[in-house]
Amino acid sequence: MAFFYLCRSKQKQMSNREIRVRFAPSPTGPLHIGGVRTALYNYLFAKKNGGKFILRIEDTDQTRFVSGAEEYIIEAFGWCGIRFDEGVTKGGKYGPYKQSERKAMYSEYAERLVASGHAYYAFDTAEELTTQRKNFEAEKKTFTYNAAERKHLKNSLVFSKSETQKLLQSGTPFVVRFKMPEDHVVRMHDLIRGEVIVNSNVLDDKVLFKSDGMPTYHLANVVDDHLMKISHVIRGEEWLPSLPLHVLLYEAFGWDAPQFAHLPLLLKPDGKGKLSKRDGDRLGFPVFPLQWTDPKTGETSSGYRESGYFPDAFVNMLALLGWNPGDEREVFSLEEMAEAFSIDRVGKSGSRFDPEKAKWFNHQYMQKKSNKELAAQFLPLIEKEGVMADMDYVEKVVGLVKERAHFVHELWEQSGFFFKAPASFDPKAVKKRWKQASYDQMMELKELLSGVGDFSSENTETVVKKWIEEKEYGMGAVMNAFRLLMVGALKGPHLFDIIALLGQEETLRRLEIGLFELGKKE
RNA sequence: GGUCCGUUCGUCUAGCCAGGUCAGGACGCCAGGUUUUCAUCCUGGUAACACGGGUUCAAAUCCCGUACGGACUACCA
Repeated sequence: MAFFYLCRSKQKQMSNREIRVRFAPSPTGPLHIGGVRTALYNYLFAKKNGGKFILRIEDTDQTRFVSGAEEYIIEAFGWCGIRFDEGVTKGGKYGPYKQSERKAMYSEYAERLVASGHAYYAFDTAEELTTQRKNFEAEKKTFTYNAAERKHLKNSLVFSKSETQKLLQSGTPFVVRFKMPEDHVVRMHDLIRGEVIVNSNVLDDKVLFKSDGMPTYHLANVVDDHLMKISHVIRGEEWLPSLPLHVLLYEAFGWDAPQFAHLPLLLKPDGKGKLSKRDGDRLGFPVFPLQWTDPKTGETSSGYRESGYFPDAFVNMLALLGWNPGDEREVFSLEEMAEAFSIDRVGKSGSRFDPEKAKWFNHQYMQKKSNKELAAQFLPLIEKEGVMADMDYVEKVVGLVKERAHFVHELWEQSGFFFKAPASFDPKAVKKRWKQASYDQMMELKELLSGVGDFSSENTETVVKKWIEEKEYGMGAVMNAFRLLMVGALKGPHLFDIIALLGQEETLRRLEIGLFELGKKE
């Protein structure tokens, strides 16, 4: 009965509360694909449930600030097509959305916790604590600022009220620490992992408010999520160990906690550990959505955008790393994914990224794109090769060759011969296909094609094949030699489609050039 | 070391919560087919329940243990 009631009340609470989720990166560098995926799941969850998706910048650590990082993050989401409903640059009624701009309010919340006995002032310096840790380590023990140790340290729990007041008023640097309750069983519910239970004795008195006047992540995150009315916190698994602290903080404030979901990590493909920013390019594929140049070292890491991935293919691939729709669909748009998304179809274990599958996705998307769109992206590459091409012509070329390419940048390799007559002939192909009879046959073919009025693919194919049959030439021998003269190699689409596009004049010209270049083989 | 989390083909995964299917799909790889060539494409194949106990008529599925992997263990997020 009690269980039933619990379920019902939870249901009710869920349906009444507006769904609001946030992605809260700290601007310490470029966002890697794991971060993008976390944001994507938040976005999908919000869209699916008709909620709001918020971008909050967590810049409470001024020492780790990296210039350009915030702009990078915003640009990356723009490229991915992930749109925010509220946040930095976007605004909203719960702003400001950058924690450094909210600085003034956090101390009040820290004080509130001290006043209610849930937190206390600590005056130990960083150096003193380091020494403590070393001493403990020497005895093979681990120093923890907890109930057992705090009574031997410098804090308002051991000092008298007046002593504490004096220290505070004299401007002695201090931090505010959470007073972790003793022997308290913390029960938490995670949307992905279910029940997680931990005893508070293994937890420590985390710093909530730093001596530089800024809150730590733990305080800022709880205060802001509450103030911004966040309903679900969907974040990386690396936060799971601090979940008890966060839950206890909500309790201490007397606030309703949001629901939590801790996402499995994206793993390094070469085995060990979670993917990190430092993996840069050493893995042989980008770990960042956009190219990034470190402002300090000048070191550049490649991005998916610059590597030629389509944003929709990239996002699609990423979404399927840890989530699946429950049916066998793999290729779908952001809208379709949002429609299909649900937290309980997110897996529990970490995933390794597969570069081969990423390429396959891009190929799939490439086939779905219109020839016009691809041609527009291809045009600059053609111009780089020194060719001025007509858009209609490029579109037709793209239509013929796109199925054999994974990326737009592979298009030139597949279709260069449509724009430039072969400058050389692949020696292997010449050896294999330019035989004794080839010269005379191509001579005849030239004659034949110069007399054709309708140069459509269908018609030239009929005419040429009929001629080959009548003369009893080998189909393979003639066609390959012909291809060699048109393309310069034994590759490319249907040959009659090629010459139809090239046109009669160019076809004859290439035959002539080829005959001259390769000559008669004795 | 301590705490927590995890473990199905090489990779991404379905199946697990409500035990009973030859453990399904995709990428990759291999073979065959289509093609005048290369690629695409089509067909087929390859390959997995970490291990050990227990519960049960029956376990990938429930329970316990072991191993392995991972995260966390800062006045970083």
